Amino acid sequence: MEEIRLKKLQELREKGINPYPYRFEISDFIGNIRKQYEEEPPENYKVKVSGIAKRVSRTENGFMVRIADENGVEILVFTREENLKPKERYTFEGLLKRVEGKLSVVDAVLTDEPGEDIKKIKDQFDYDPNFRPISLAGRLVSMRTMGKAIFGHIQDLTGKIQIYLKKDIVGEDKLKFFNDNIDVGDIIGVRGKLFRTNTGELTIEVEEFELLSKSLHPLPEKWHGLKDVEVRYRQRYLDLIANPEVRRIFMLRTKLIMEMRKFFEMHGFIEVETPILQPIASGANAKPFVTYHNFLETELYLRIAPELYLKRLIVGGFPRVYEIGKNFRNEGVDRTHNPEFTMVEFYAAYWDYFDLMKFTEDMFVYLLEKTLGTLKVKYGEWKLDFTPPFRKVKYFDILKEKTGKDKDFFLKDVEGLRKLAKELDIPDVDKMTHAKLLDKVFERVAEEELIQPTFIIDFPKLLSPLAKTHREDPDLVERFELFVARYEVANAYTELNDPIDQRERFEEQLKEKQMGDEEAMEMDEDFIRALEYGMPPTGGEGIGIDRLVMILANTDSIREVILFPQLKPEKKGLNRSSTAR
RNA sequence: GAGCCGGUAGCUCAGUAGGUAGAGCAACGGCCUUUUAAGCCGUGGGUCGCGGGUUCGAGUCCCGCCCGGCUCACCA
Repeated sequence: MEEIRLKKLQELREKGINPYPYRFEISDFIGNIRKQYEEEPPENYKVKVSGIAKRVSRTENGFMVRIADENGVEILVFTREENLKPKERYTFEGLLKRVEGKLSVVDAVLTDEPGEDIKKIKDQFDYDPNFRPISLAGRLVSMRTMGKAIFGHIQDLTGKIQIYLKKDIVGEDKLKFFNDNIDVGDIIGVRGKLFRTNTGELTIEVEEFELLSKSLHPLPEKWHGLKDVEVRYRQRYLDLIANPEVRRIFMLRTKLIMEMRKFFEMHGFIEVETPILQPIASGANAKPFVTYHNFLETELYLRIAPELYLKRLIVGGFPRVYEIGKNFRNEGVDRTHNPEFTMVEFYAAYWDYFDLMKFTEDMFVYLLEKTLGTLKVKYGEWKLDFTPPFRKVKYFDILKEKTGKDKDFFLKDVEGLRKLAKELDIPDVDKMTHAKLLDKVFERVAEEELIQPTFIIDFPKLLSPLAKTHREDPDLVERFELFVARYEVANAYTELNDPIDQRERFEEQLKEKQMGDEEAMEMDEDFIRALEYGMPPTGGEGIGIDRLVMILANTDSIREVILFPQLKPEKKGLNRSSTAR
């Protein structure tokens, strides 16, 4: 197939046409144009439509029926009704919604009552473009040639629009050129006038067109899209071309990060950048990637967290800072873990963890309203409710409630805890340190409580080497984690700013490390020196952006929210490039 | 790292007992000036993930490997 396209490429060049020209003037993106002529129907807008079924096709959960009234005006109907046949007359009642831009009747059921005029329904929400001149470009994703006319759709990130070429307007030569030389998959630019077809679809009546880039590969199938998960991740560009849902998820991700920046700006935070290559990988419990700098002749680590640098900036007098960026952890890969992942970390001088909780609630409300427009989010089987205040539960209160044992037991009776862990079927308990045991037991017993947005507060000190000792209990620190749908979405504390205490905590970590905990934290002498100059009381927090997007996008795989997730290098077997020699 | 499942045409998928590898879409050649999963007539297209074995004969059975998905372990 590629050979045929390469031949076409050759033919174009022989005709003196550059298949890869330099620029094209567009008047707007496709989606923006459509928005100008298409209004969203209100919620729960009920309609009855009646007409001849022109086509009945099966969808994932039911059928899609195209019906047309006496004047040929068409509307799509999504229904679960069985045994519908083409050419039969039906009347459906259902809700008017836009599905991929087209007005459609969804959740439709058959009815005996008379239908309304389809054109009248559509005219309320689809406006007449009055042959407005326009210039658009995009990838040709479908084509229907009809002898002396051609229909097709071009697509960009923002949407899809129909193009219509007819002999009377573009002329016989141009029409033939389109037929012979333009393929589905090519990127083209068109100039013409906007109108609506008999069936009511917004369409460009093309006067002139240009090939903007020749495609040498056929596109994935138009109806089923690209399903092969491996190809979707390795060739994400194809996934983005073929699957509108995937485009939607990444637009959502972009929007979320954009709004997050706005929110920080609104609250006096400034965005900073700290090193990704670090001589000491500290600030979190994780195994780092190691690399080597030839000129400096030194080993460096890809950061596991920006925390210690951001706090140096607080020492340096920046009162509110945030950084959105990648962290790297050399650990397992699964549906919730990618070796590089995106976090936002932020620090505010003079705040404590209560301020952070309030700020977090406000931020989530803002982000949800800006992205999804609701505080009630469907995630799998769950309905998550982000209406503040979020539930707040003390770490040891949950343990007490679930196990009947109190704080002293968990902090002092290590062997008793080990026994409890065994009873809970936690694997490999014999090798675990005290901190690890506690962490695992908590995870196991608290699981059920962590579906709705919940702050777990007041963590044990031995799990939190960078958090400030609790003002009322020396065994605890002022720390919270925000859980949503069982994912740890945020982790925050009143920052430890006592340099002597901080040194002792690092030393504890070094002991853990010697006892075999590979993920225990590294000592950072310069960080302690910074604290010795004086860091104001500070609240600091990290939010996992990938996980947050997973929740908003209702997906259970992190690879669905990362454009290019990490996979093993492909060896052979997948389709090779056709221009390779 | 362990267990289970998968890899067949460009894409989505069938492939029955081991007997010359199939469909739809896409492609190619025709017809068709408001089509829209367009339609109609015709044609071509395969390293069955890779390598070995059993067999007269392997997409199919056996062994090893590669890649992916899910579950578990580690981690956020």
